[in-house]
Amino acid sequence: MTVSELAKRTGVTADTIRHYVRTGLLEPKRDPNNGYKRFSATDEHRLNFIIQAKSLGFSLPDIQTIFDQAGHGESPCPQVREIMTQRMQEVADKLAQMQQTYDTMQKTMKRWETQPNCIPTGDHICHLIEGFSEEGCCHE
Amino acid sequence: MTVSELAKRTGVTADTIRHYVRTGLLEPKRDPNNGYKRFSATDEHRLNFIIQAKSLGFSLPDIQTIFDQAGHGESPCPQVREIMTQRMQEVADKLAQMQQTYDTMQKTMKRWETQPNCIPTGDHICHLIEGFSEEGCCHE
DNA sequence: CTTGACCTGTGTGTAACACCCAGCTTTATG
DNA sequence: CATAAAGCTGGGTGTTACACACAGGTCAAG
Repeated sequence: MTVSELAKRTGVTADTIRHYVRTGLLEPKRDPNNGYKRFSATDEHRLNFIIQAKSLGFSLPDIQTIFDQAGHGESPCPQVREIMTQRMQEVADKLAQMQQTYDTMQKTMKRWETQPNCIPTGDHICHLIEGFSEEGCCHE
Repeated sequence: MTVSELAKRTGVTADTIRHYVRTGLLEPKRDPNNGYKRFSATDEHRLNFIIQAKSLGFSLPDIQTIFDQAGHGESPCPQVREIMTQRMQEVADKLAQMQQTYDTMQKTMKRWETQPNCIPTGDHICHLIEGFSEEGCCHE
């Protein structure tokens, strides 16, 4: 299988696969004639594993860790559980932070509806952003 | 003001300020003796603007665009409104996606509670991740 | 004047790809 | 069979917003 064939079969872009190869997550054989990457069924399985793990919130380094662990013949499951716990906390944190940003954006947009545009002076750049508590604007 | 002084006054790290200087968002004078960055009150004002805008969801390139526009003597407000609309949509999309990831993670963790660890074979890497529909595990 | 603590600029690393582009392959055609 | 058009390839670089590392400069204390 070439890069693009594998891409079609798995639904990811060829660039994504190339990226995984570059970072060592996939290690396809090389065609001696032209240096092209040649993927086996095992490679396809590995790629599907990567896609699955990613959808569960694992990072690529996480997945590499899992591969390393499994390559040693040891069970990666304890690591998997541990990493998942960490990642869940991180996702929860980011989620809360993004939600707050979103709320701020919404409030701000609403306030802006009643505010005119302004012309920059030496003192300020954009009242919409700077003048959170101001009432009027420089340019009526 | 030196980098670290400005950092203390504004609450960001010195590295962050250095980053803004490198990307052209801030353009401090240089001390002729040692090449150190020297920040004026105007620079501090610009930095506070950057911090404010960032908290509203603007990217650094967005902020650069606003500066450029204001530098021309034109009102950056129309751009600001337009960019904010875009960014809000993006944040909303990411938020929904992250929420879904989080839900999946939670469900998965719950299922894992009842599943044992496994030993990797040639066929699979980690049943926890691969065997979404499976009942048992290779290693009882 | 020297020792140590602190500070500086620049170079590089991070996550996860997307984009670019010269050149090789494959396919269609004459 | 030759060739031209179309498609694919690998590797280099760009993206976002910084954090970290490190050699060397600076400053106060002794």
